[in-house]
Amino acid sequence: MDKGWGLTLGNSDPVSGFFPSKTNSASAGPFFRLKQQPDMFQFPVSLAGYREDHRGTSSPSSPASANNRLVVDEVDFFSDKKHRVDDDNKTSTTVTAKKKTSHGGGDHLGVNTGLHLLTVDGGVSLDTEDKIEKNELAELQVEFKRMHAENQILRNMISHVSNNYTALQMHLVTLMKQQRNPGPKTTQEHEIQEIKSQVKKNEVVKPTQFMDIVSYSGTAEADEMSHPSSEERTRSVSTPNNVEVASQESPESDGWGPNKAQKLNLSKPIEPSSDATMRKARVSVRARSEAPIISDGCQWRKYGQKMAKGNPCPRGYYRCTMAVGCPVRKQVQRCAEDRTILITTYEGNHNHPLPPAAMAMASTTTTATSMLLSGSMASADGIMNPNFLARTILPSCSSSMASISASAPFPTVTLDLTQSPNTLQFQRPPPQFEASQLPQVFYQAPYNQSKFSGLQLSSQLGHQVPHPQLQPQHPTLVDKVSAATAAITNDPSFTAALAAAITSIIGGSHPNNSSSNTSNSNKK
DNA sequence: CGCTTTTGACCGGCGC
DNA sequence: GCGCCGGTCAAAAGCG
Repeated sequence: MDKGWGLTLGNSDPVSGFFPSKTNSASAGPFFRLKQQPDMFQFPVSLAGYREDHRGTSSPSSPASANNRLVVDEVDFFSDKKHRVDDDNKTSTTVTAKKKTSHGGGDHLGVNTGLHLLTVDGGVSLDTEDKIEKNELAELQVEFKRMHAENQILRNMISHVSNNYTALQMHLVTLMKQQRNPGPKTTQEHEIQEIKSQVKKNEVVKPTQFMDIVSYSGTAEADEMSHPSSEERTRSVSTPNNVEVASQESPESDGWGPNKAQKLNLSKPIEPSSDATMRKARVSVRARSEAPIISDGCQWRKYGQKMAKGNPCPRGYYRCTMAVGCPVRKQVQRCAEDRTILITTYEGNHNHPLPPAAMAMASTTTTATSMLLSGSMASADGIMNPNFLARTILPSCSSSMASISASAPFPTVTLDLTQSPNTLQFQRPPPQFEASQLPQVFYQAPYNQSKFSGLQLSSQLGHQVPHPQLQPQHPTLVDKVSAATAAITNDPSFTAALAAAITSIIGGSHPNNSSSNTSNSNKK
C-alpha cells in the first residue's frame, strides 16, 4: 500500500499548495473550474519523488508533503508555489527586488528595511544611496503594478475560456440527455441525430468495444437517483456529464477483469451492467519514481501480484480500501524498458467520498476524462474531436510530456509524466529530453482504432493541428489565450496534478455502492 | 490480535 | 478443445 511517497495528494492547504493565493486560484485554471466548484480546482498534488521519511504516513492528508523534499523524483507540487502563471511574474519581480536589496536583507518588496543601517558606517553618501534605492524601489513597485495588471488580464482571458468551455460542455451533456430521451425536440435535433448515427455506427464496428454513450448518460442519472445523498447530489451537479469511467458495479462485474457484460447486446435496455466499455475505461499514469507505488489520495491494499508477459517486473494488483466494497482497482508495474518508470493503471469507481485532495482531483479532471470519452462521440465518424482535448486535457499536459492515449479494447487515458523537462529543471537535470518528445497527444479510440491511431496533436494551443472540424469556436480567443494557457501549462506540476486528478476521477467521479462481489478482499 | 502482504491456485476470456 | 494469459481468490506468513 502506498503510504505517502510517490504521487502524493496533500490537502493541507490546497489553495496555497497549488496556487499561490486564493486570489490566484480563482483564475488559475481554464478548465479546472468548469464544475463551478472553485474549491475543487485546487491541486494539492505532489507527484513527489521518493521520500523515505514519509513512508508509513498516510499521504493524502499529510501536510508534511509541503516539506522535506530533498529527494524528488517526480513533480513536487508543494515544493514550489511560485510556478503558477500568476506568480511567475511576481516571482521574477521579487527576485529582482531581493537582488537589489540583498545587502540589506530586505525580504519584502516595498519594504526596504535595513538598507540605511548598513550604509551608515562612515556616513558617506547616505542620501544619494537612499535616493537611488528609493528610485529602484519605486520602479519595482511600478513594475509590480504593471505585472499585476497583466495578471488580471490573463485571469480574465482564462475565465473567458473557462466559460466558453463550460458552455460547450453543458451543451454536450444536453445533447447526450436529449439523445437518451428523444421526446423533446429542440433546435439541436440534428446534432442528436448525428450522435445517434454514431452510436449505430459503433454498434456495427464492434459492439464489445462500444462506448455506450446512452448507458453512459443513463448510468449517470441512475446514480443520481440511487444516491440521493447531499454529497453525491452535489457531485452530480458538479460533474454534469458524470464521467462514468469506471464500473457500474454489478454482481457479474467488478470493473476490472473480463466481464460478461462486454458481450451484452446493445439492443438491450440500458442498464449499468451493459456499459462495458465505460466500465473498462482506465487511466494509466507513467511516472518516474523509485517508490514502489504512487500515493494518490486513497488507501490501497495489495491483493495480488503476477508476472505479466513481456515484463520482467511483476505487476501488483491493488484495491481501494477506503470503504468497504469500493471496487476501484489499480495495477502497478514498472516499465520494462525503464524500471525507474512506474506505471499505475486505475479502474473502477469509488463508492465513497474521497479525501479532499482526491476529490479535488476527481472534480477537476472529470472534464478531461469526460472529454476523452464523450469526445469520441463528437464527430461523425467516431473520431474524437481533438479540440476537446486541446481545450481540456492538453493544456495541462502541454509542457510536461503528458500524453493521453486510449487503446483498445479499453479506453485508456495515459499520462506520461516521465519526460517533463520543466519539472526536472526544478529538481535535477533533464535526463532524457529531446525534441522528439515534444508534448503530444495520442488518442486512439477504443473502436475504429485504425482510423486515427496515428492522430497526434500538438498540445500547444498555439500549434494546433488544423482540421476542418476542429476549428475552435473562438480561434481568435484561443490565440489570445494561448500565451496565458502556456504560462499555466508550462508548469509541469500542473500535469502531474492532472495525472493524479484523472486517476482519482476514475474512482471519484461518481459514487456507486451497488453491492460488488469484489469487495470482500478483507474477509479472511 | 488484527491487518497487510505474499504467493500459489483457480477461473474465465481469448486465440489458435 | 487446448493452452496461454490476465485477473482474482484465499490461506499462510509477516508485521506492528
